[in-house]
Amino acid sequence: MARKTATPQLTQDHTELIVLSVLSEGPSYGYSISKQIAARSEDEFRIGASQLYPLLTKMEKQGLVETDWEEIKSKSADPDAPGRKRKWYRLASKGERRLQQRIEAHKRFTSLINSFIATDPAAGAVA
Amino acid sequence: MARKTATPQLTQDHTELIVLSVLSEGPSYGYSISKQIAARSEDEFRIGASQLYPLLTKMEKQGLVETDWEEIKSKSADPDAPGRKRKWYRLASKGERRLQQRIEAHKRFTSLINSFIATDPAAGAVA
DNA sequence: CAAGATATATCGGTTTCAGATATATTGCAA
DNA sequence: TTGCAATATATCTGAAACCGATATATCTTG
Repeated sequence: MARKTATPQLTQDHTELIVLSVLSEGPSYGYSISKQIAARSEDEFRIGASQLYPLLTKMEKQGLVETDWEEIKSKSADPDAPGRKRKWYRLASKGERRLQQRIEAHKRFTSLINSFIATDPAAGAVA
Repeated sequence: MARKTATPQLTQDHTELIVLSVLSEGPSYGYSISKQIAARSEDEFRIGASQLYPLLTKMEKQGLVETDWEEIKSKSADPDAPGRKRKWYRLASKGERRLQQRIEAHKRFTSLINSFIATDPAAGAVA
């Protein structure tokens, strides 16, 4: 059960980039987004509920995403019971633009970091 | 006086990586390190004194760097005057190992982020 | 001789982080 | 059939990080 955080922590900017990327593939909802990120990163990126939900709310307020509530009907229980709710997020056009900005910023960021470590004789270039 | 933070902020981990990279090219001191980073990143990475000095102190305590004080002699003033002090930092072997770790972590980090944005149809790969 | 650059360092208000907590439903296995 | 894990959203809160401002002092240049 090794818990080494070898990979640097995610800043909110990076988290936003990843969330926008996930949503660019189609609408999703909070819990699924966090599971997708964990699964696709082999558990190296973990976005907890306390980071994800405030971020999604912020993104909604900024108009990057649009939302819909889904009422999940219970299969076995009373069909008139309230049931669980699921909040779907889909990328707004403003969010698509933001995603492109974040990708560009990430490219600059990476190439700048690379320019520093590239001068280190023992460092291989980051492919 | 545009102050757009186009590039994501630096986490302390990333700052440490950059500082270690600079020191891997040879000993330096705080003020010079911050100037080098700004110059080599075309001012996109700015490590202020309030981030750099505490980080250098921490790195020293962790044995990543070793230090020496230099007494800078004034050209014009009294040769017995105290003069300005300059604290030189040089990479310790522990720091070299840490640098390699940070580089590896950065590579993993970058390739993970790339794996997310690569699935975005509009995203070019980060070279 | 004043202003700006060099040089190190801390203070303190704001923001961010992430584990814990809260609440409720659903599915499954003992 | 009951209880636990998983699903699902959301906030609270103590700790850590961030970064502009401040402090102090020297050196250089016009």
